[in-house]
Amino acid sequence: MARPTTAKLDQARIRAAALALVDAEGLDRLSMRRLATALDVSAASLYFHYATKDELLEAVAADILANVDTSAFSSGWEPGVRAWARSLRAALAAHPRLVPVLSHAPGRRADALQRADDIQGGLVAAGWPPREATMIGAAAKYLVFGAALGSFAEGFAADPGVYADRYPHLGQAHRLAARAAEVDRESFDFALEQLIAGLRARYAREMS
Amino acid sequence: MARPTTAKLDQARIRAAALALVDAEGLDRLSMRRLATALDVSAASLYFHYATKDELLEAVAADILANVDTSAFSSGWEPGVRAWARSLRAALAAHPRLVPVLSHAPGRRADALQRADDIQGGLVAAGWPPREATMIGAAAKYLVFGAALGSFAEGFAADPGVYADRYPHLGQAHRLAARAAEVDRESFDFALEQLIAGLRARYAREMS
DNA sequence: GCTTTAATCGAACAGTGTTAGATTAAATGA
DNA sequence: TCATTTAATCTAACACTGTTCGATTAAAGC
Repeated sequence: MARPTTAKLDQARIRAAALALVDAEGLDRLSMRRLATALDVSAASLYFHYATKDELLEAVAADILANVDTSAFSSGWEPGVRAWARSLRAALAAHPRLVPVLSHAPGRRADALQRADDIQGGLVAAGWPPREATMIGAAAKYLVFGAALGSFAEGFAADPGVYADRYPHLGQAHRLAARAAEVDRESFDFALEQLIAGLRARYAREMS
Repeated sequence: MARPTTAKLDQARIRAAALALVDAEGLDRLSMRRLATALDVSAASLYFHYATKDELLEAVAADILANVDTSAFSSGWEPGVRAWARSLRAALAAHPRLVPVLSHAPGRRADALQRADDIQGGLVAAGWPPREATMIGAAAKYLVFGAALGSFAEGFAADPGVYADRYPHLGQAHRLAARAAEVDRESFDFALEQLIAGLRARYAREMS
């Protein structure tokens, strides 16, 4: 083949195909050869556009996190935290099989730092001490990634018989499997609201 | 060699060596061949004791989660949640490089179900509705795994110059890298206490 | 038109999880 | 005690992985 008259590949096309493959078949089914086949190209060609598989995955991750929104901090720390956390969660939940990649040190890129700065700034401007502002940012992030990663509900079997005898308080647990996504979503919202409620009380007590 | 006069391997020895290798060099450096070398054995021999690498890792994970303690629910839901969450966090923080394995669907084993039943039972006994009890359990788990996984602080570079100009609110961020473990621990405790504070207020409002 | 650069390819390398089949020791049973 | 079965290891191989090398050919620049 050698060089084609019009380029068969570009970075955006590669990222899109990689994400589609991960979404459809899972992270462990993404190999450079399979990705190349999907793009009707040889595996080696991909290395002209991305130096390593890791670099490609980092770029895909950046795509997904690009739309995370921190603008609501202009309406106060509470709407800011809520909207940012939900926006981040939505980004992760849209591509659950990529979460392990997204959770791996997404801190050093320029836009990620910009968002961290927005968050820290929004909280400090509202009166939170810098140290606590950092902790609040971390806390919300923990919730989001924990919720996206663990998929709490899917750990339970769908067979009711498993629970009946031995685990009296898990009588309804078999329902969790079927509604995993919904349960995780509700639990995340619940957790975020309880966290914010705790922070609000602390704020009223010490920051006003 | 063929069959040795006294067995060179047993499951416990294999698990211990695998965990030591992961702790020392990281998850991606654990291969069956390297593990076999560390045990002075051929890779194929491991498959006599564990059917697959995944099964071995699951067993290692079970070891680590075996000591998680839910007994404090006998003193009430609040000490119960606090002690359980801290106990789980301690188990993960003791082997940070194994967290991706630990976070992957640790729900179907008998002891994990027993703990889930303890937690659900403890919360319901205290007066929480079953549905909210499930969400509380999920919420705490999210915090623990999020904190263990992301390592919020280590996402930041240690070089102060990175932040000075562009990110005015991150002036101290370079300190995070050096104190990553400490910051993550404090942020986790902070988050857990804020979550519990939110729950306590809700409990006082609706469950008493 | 010549040279350089861009973009692809096939073939190979070292490493991976895993399996098959041979080998030999221990345990079992007559 | 001896034959047979079972237990525990080995070497060799298979299909696959990420990645690199060198060849090949088209486009771009002078």
